[in-house]
Amino acid sequence: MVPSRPSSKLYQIKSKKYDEYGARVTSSFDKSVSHVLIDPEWDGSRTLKYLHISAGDIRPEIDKGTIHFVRDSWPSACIENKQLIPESPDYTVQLYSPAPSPETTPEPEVSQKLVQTVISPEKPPKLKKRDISTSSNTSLSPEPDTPKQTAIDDLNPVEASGANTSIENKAEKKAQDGSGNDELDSVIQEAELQEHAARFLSDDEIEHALQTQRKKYSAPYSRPKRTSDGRVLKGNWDTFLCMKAGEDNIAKPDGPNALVINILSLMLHHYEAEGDQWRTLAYRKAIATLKKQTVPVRTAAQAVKLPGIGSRLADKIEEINKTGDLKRLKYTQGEGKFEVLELLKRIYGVGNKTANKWYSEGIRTLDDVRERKDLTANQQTSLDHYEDFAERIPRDNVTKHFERVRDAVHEIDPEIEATAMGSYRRLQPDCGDIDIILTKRNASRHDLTVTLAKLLDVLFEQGFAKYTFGGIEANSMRWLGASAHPDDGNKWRRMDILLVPWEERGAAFIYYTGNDIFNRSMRLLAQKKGYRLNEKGLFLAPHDRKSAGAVGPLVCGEDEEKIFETLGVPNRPPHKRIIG
DNA sequence: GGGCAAATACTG
DNA sequence: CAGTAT
DNA sequence: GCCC
Repeated sequence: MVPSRPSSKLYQIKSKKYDEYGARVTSSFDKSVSHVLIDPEWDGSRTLKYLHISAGDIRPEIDKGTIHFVRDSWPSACIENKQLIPESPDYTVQLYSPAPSPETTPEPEVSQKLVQTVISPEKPPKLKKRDISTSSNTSLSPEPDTPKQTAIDDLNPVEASGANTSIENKAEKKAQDGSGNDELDSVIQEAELQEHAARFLSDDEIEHALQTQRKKYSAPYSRPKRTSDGRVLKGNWDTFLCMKAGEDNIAKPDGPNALVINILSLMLHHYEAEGDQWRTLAYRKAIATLKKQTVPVRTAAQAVKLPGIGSRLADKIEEINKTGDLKRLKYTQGEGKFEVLELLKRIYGVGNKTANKWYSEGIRTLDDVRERKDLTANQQTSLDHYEDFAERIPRDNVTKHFERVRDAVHEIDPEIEATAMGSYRRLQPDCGDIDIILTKRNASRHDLTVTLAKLLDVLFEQGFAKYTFGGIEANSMRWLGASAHPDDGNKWRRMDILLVPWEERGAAFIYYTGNDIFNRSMRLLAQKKGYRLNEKGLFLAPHDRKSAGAVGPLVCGEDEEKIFETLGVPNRPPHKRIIG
């Protein structure tokens, strides 16, 4: 790829995509190269300069058909059209054009537009996009569809280009790892898309989805074994340099559908702010699909074929493409409203309803909120320490808080087992809050609550515990509060202390270790296998679906590892449970 | 039309 | 009960 | 919102 920026997100995504179809992306310009994929901004002469070659040197190879200089939109177009697209002005980059007109290069968008007409569109075998993109329910089907692979076989650039070494057919199919990971991965995809917390899918999420998808469905070819480092070059290409530039780079964010994605994202924000959970989910899925497209999705007819895009969204997509805007958005979206709502919702006790209510009453800033007389105690306290609570907590400081709690509780009862959960257990470098589980063998719930009450007396006495948002009163099984530690600058931190019966310890550990998306995928997997997983344990699913709260007999709850085992999932250490 | 995970606890 | 939080 |  020219320019070669292996560190860039775009580069990595593309590489993987090409790899999926049996091509290999290399960073060295050597004999094995069959295609040079050139950035739309670059022209032939700049490319040659970049490669340290002159047109004359390369021309014989081009004429022989052993090397092709094409736009980097070409592979995408081939994939999209499910066939090799022949050389055409739309994709072939002229290296030795008679009149070296340096700067002007064809618009990639335009060329992509032409693809479908350029190519003899013999209706490709009925392939559903769904099969190759992350999708919801279909990804759960035990038997991955295979037609896509056969069709793609025809695409293998090897045959077409006559290039020899760059792409090697590999007969051996990637062996199923049989570990059960596949299954989890596939439900992870589903779970990812349902994550509320993220506003919209990050590149990483997309990438992860692509990866897992590949693991599941692809692999007719394997990457040719290559010594990624110093492979000996021979022949006349020897003298050419390695292309290992790769500094900063500004990848275009969302590919050819950026406009649509941006506008739909606004809709997503809108519905999210309204608390419309399911519409939010639908928009998120649709946007994820669009982000993966390598060519513009222009009409409703095209769009509706894509997974997660139904007739309503398809119409919106077409409207956006035609008008550059979406009417619906006009009167749903107040300018900057989203940001204000986000600001307000970071106050403990303020959710969608309250934030929207306040907004409608003219609240725009924290100072506006501070003037209100109707704040609840929790809201007031949260507001008073807004800055502290908004800050991430460095891992080492979490340790300080945790040790203070652990030591105090051991003064009360040395047999209590204390564990810091959440992102801390996932070994993250910083955490949003501090989650601690207290448990003890053979202790009753009551025993635990008594201990917690004593513990909090001590911690408040120490001045370490600062405030109680909830819990504690009576005999709650948890405390939601705030703590401050001198070694942490006495900043107020959100802390949750959870009491867990020993028998539920394993399930609770999974639940409170997270992350959210991992948990969802686990629950989804459990359901798929006829179980129900919650923070109390792994249960057999009730026979009569429906009837809320009904679960079958407990399978296991005490042993985290056994739960994984029962579900056929290799026990991932906590830090491997970070998804999305 | 129901499911999209699901349960529980606290505040006001 | 509605809303919020975990 | 989409999917079944």
